[in-house]
Amino acid sequence: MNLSSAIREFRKFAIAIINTMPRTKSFNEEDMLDKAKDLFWRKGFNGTPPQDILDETGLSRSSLYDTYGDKYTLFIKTLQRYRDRETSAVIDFIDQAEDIPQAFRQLFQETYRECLSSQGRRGCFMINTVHELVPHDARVETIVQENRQATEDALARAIRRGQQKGQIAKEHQPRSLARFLLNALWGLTTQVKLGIDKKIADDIIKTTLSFL
Amino acid sequence: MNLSSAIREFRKFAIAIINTMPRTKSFNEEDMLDKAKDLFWRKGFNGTPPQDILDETGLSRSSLYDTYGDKYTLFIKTLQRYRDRETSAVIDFIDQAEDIPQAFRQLFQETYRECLSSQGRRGCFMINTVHELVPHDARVETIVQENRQATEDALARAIRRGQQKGQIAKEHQPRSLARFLLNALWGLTTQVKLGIDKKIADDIIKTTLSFL
DNA sequence: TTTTATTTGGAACAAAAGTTCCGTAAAAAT
DNA sequence: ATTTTTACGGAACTTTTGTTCCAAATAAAA
Repeated sequence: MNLSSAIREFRKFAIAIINTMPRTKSFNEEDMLDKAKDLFWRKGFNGTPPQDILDETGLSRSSLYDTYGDKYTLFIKTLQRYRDRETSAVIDFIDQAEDIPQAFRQLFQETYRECLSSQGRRGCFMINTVHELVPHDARVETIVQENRQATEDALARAIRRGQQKGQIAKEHQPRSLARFLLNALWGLTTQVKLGIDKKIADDIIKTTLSFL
Repeated sequence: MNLSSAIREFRKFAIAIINTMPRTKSFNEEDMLDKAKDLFWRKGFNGTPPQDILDETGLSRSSLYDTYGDKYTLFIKTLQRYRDRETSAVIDFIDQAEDIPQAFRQLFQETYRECLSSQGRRGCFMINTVHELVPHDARVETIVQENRQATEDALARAIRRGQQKGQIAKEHQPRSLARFLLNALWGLTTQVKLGIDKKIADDIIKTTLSFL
């Protein structure tokens, strides 16, 4: 057998494996994941029965279970997707900031907006999830802790840069200020979810950032 | 009918109504309410099926439903009990404080301990409840908002006193500082529930209070 | 157009959750 | 001891939740 016939053989083989001719999914897997994520975000894990997910996505039962596994597996996937999209974007934003105090202001304001979206007062998905499932779910706990740590680290890096540029007082350690800011940010998400006035939120943001 | 016979008649009548002779409850209503409260606190409303409440309290189904109504009604009662006991005590503590910065330090440390009790990392009942049930439950929302407002008010009163005594800088409005502190406190409860180290919690408390 | 792997709609099912109901038990005044 | 009224134990029931299964539909390569 020469080289070219070997190649032909391989092609045939590869096509047989890869290029089957099944019915294709009539929906976009990631789009539906996003819809499920929004549901869980708004109503929590226990607050979202499968039927709601079917209604929201328009999927059939079999498509849902075949594609994503059981409800818990789906939930974990939506959490991971949140991290891969939203959290990553926030961290990139922080890491690319030049004017650090200004970036923090934007960060708080953007957080406010996200928690009070067109989807209704939904808070932060990660923080909602902590309150509903931690400490009884180790898998969820790990995901949120990683998320928290990554955010704290990004904040600390930004503060260090800000201090070097003279934008932020050097009185406190970057790590301490990062934890302080993260704490305030998490408090804010809860208060927004509870429905405080924008004025009060702005007051909190202003006071918090005045200490930098 | 003369007066004394009228009185006799009335006595008979009153006894017939008031002084019945039923079997008495074999449990203390408030004790069981506290047990239910601890369950809901640890596992949330949706995370606590009636069976768990029966197991925890030792009540029979009929006693549970006869005494407290359905699960939702019971939940609301536990929330109200939390407010009437825990929140009230906190507000009294704040109102009686002389050394305001010291009292705030104690407040934060006590909050840390409460969130990380012998019951496990349970966070704050009110804040857990916000995340699980708000904004889909108006009744719960009202209770937590009142709770939040009462706490903010107490903090503002304490800050005003502290400023008058020269214990706290007058740079910020009492109201703004109160909101700032409440926000930090709420952030802390979430982080404790997630399981941050005591060192980190102490760092957050220290940094937060350093700005007063 | 046949073939083939896969998707899809929806019936069906098992378990859990939430509640009601009823016969019996018990407290206490008479 | 009797009476009266409520508490109690637990069976039983309904609804919701979470999941599985299967026949019919379908995309696309050959």
